[in-house]
Amino acid sequence: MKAQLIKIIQTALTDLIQQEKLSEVDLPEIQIERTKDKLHGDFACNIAMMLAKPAKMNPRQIANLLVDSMKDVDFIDRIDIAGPGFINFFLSAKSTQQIVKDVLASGNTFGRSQVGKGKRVQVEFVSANPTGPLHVGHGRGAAYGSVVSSLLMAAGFDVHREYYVNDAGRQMDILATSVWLRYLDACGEQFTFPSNAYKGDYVLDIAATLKADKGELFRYQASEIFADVPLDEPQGGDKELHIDGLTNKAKTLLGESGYRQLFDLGLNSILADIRADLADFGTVYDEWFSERSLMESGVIDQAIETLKNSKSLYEKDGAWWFRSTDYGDEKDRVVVRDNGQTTYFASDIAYHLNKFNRGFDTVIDIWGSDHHGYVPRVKASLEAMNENADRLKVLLVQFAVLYRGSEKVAMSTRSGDFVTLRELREEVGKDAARFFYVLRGADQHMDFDLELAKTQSTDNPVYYVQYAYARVCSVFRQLAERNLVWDQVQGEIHLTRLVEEHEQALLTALARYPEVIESSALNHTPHILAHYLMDLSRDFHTYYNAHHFIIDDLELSQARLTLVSAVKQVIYNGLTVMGVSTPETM
RNA sequence: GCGCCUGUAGCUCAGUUGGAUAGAGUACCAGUUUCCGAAACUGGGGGUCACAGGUUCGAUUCCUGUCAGGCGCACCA
Repeated sequence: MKAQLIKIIQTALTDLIQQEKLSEVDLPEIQIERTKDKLHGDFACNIAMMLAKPAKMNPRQIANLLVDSMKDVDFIDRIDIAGPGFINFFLSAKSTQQIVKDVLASGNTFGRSQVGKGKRVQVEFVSANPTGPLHVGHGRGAAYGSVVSSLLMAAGFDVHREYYVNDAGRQMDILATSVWLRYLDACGEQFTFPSNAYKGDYVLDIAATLKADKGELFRYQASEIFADVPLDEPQGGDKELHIDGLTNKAKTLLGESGYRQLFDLGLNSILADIRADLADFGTVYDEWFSERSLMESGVIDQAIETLKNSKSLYEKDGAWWFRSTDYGDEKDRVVVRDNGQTTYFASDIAYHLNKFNRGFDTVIDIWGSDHHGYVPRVKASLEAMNENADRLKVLLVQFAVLYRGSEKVAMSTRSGDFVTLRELREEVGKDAARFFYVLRGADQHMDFDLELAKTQSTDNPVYYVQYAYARVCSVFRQLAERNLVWDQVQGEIHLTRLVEEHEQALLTALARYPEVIESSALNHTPHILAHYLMDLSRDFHTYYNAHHFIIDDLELSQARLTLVSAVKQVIYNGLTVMGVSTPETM
């Protein structure tokens, strides 16, 4: 519709210039927008105001000329000029009613767009370290990432959803060590649990599994293990050196294969838990990409070689540094430590190079806002390897600050004091949790009150939308009980009977859906879809209270049932994109 | 100190990329069910869009500065 209006204005403009009624100027982009107020018609255009200065004419005068030279088209009833020079278009009843037929004809595919056709997009999100269960902080990234992915699919993109598994590195060593120590404790060894180890209950569960599987195979005497390990912090030592010392002990005492078994047990049980958790949350992935596989395939070394060849690395204090300052970063970054080990940053360079080499047109990373300082250096590394860094889009999600009532909730995976995503889901349900997370813009700080989400879950807007859907279903159940049927053909013929204000509001709301999907997808703003669904539901509830659908006037009744069916379809399509269920009864 | 994000109704937040009289939910007050589900609807009060300048036909939106809050500034991941 917008495109057609733009075309009409464009031809009117060029006609005027040819007739020399308007001086020849650089034509700005023609903008058509939906009006906020019904009095201003359905669509408005501000072109006259934009042309006023370059053409040196009064904007209302320009608007008059434009409207006069526009040709009559059947889908427009009337064109007004208002205010400082807005051109307001009033659509004909026939064209607004057409949307109902479009919705029903397209069904589940209504609203899908082709803007992304032929373009491959990779979306990487959550990617939490597998050192513990997901907590509510990860929930926002999971909900946001999966809805952004669904939106991009609805917009025609070929989407690849990926989780980057940090299955290498020190944090995982600490987890393995934590499991081992809990296992030793279960075997009856006496010692003080390190302050820096993972303390969550899930570690105890994994340790119990280990004991059940291996018996006392991995048991060593505490006195032997702790003998020459640096002291822990409470004993006046260093907690980092203490835990690292214990990890080294685990490696030497258990041997490579024993340690690997321990390590993998921890990794796999937690990863399995995360996968199941995300699946239950309605978040699915196309690929789980292992950091370890990256190391073993030699991609990291390759990336480092590439950087060395482009003279982007230099050696200082025994380490290799990347010249990220050349690309606007605040300081240079280490990629190979003086002990020869590559840094996490080196892995990330290689991972992004790998992503680019897989041929995606766009690579989207969804990160917590605490990683924002990381963006410049990753982009810098890509540029240094002669890649177009614009292909990488990093979307930052602000933290949800947890409250229990008015009290802030402290969260630490290490201490085990956190609210898991699973707990949240069990309390408020998948649908409410997803909707709640996605209701706010990603760059908006969010206050997440657990009490509110848990105890007042019926106040959650998701029920408002689901109820609208259930109500439509209920209408059709009622219809069947009265031995009546919905006749879509008759309904479509009599759509002209839909003249009530509430019906007009619903018709324009339905017509907006494809625009909402497209702009939500391209701008990565799922909250626009969430708000749209609430608006549409409100329009429906209002209509429902004002008018009856099952009435003696059969023509009007069929027309209304047809309209309401279209509403049901659009709510269904929208909630499906959001990964929220559509119960027929509640 | 530097960088990123934010500041809109009592509270939680929208505001369609610069448009017309700034909107929802919630809370509060007052109403609506012999009739398709009251998890709904109708009405009401509630605002210096943090503050000060600038850009222009026009600013909550863009620019600069100030104030306030969150986060980040490792040879950790």
